[in-house]
Amino acid sequence: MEVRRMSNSKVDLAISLVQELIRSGELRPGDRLPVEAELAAQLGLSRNSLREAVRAMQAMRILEARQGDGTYISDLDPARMIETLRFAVDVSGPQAVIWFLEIRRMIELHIAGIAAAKRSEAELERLNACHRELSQAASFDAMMEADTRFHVILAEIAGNPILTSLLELVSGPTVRARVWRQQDLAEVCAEHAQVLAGIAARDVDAAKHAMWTHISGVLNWVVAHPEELETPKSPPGSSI
Amino acid sequence: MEVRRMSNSKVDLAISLVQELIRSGELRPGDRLPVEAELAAQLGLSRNSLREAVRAMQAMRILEARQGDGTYISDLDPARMIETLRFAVDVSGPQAVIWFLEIRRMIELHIAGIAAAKRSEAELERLNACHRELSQAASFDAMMEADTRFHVILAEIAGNPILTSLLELVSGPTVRARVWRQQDLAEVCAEHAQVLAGIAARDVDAAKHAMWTHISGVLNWVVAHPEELETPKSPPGSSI
DNA sequence: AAGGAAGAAAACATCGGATGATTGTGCGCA
DNA sequence: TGCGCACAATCATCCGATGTTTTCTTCCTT
Repeated sequence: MEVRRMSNSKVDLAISLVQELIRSGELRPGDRLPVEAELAAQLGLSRNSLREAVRAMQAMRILEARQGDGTYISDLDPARMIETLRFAVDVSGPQAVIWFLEIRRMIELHIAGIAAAKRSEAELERLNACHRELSQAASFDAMMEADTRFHVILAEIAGNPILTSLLELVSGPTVRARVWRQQDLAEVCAEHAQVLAGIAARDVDAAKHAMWTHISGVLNWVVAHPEELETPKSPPGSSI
Repeated sequence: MEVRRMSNSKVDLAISLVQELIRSGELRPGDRLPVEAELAAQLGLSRNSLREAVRAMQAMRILEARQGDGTYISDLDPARMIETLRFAVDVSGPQAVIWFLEIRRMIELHIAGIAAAKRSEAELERLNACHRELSQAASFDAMMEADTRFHVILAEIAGNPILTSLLELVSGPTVRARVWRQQDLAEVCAEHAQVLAGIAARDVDAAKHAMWTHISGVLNWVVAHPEELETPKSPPGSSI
């Protein structure tokens, strides 16, 4: 499919102008923009076209529009902006899922290593408490929730919110694969225990190795079963 | 700043409906949507509101609208969709820059390790050729270009296009920091040579260690000089 | 004096209708 | 067969209006 060059439309120009004002520091997080009619006049386009520009920037989490109040610059938090990629991940095909899983594995090894090197006693206790909840999970859903929480705690210990957000993003396909794979509780617990042991012992290599094993299980399963990820949901009522 | 819940507007609903049709597989990359007036009627909103929805999805690289032709589902390539985060990275403050650099370092170590483990002779030769160009760079710009290309080649050897895209994304702040830092050619060459040696010798640890050194230089500089990244550009003509 | 309710004002959300600009297709001619 | 032109299709933009939601102001009650 040939990619066409984006036109120099008035709406795109308005988007660029607002973005440039943010880049230059003239507009800052939390600032309120002029009302639509005025902003449109200042940027040189109609109010409807301005609304298209604003809507695009809302989609990118740059602006927030509140009816009855006004339009504001968002907090421009990269971790939140990453969430806009959720759809991209959700619709990725089997090969992309594998790529996302590889990225996930890279991140998980990294944070396991950091946790092993730098964790506090309180942080270790949080992991242990989570591990206890995992071992007592009474359903697949509860197991998946405790599993996810374990990984989120690890990411928080690493202390990079953008990385935490990125991990959550790339974990989407993992959750889908695991629903299909139906790994049992005893196996998940054993894998987490190995990661925990490495972290408790401040053994970076052991923690990383255990995490590699934990994530590679589902990655290898996906590589072997790509068609399982192709199952479409039933279409909604309004078809085109 | 308090985050307000996104309203259930007609435009947001239309966005969700189209996304759901894509998720379900009823709409696929390259498919052409009905003309605006018809699509608006089918989704139950006015044409202007539909255009807002389409514009938002264009911003997210989900749709492509061509005047005189029609509106199409894009190729939904995650690597391309990641580019929409460019703005988020560009406007990130000093702390976020540090987080992005940490992520960059994580990725660079990962790909250096993969390159050392799996490179072909042809791929090693590509890296060597790039290194020769770096050593002969006649300006700072030429040096930065060759440096960037070295990293891109590494990412390509790793064979994960999404990771390549992600690396390019998080490399933005690095380029800004390096323009300020003004590292000299001899030093960059020496650091690349160490990475290359590890890769040539298929020594994963050596390659990773050398890459850690290479990236940590700029990361540590940024940590020590956060104010250098706060310099705003001069504002454009149209101020608000 | 403080809190709640009601109404007005502010501002976005949506609609309908029209014209302008661009792209693709089909036809005619060299 | 290739190129140019005209036309149709469709997005891009604008204008004007009404609807809906949020915030602010005023008044009343405790």
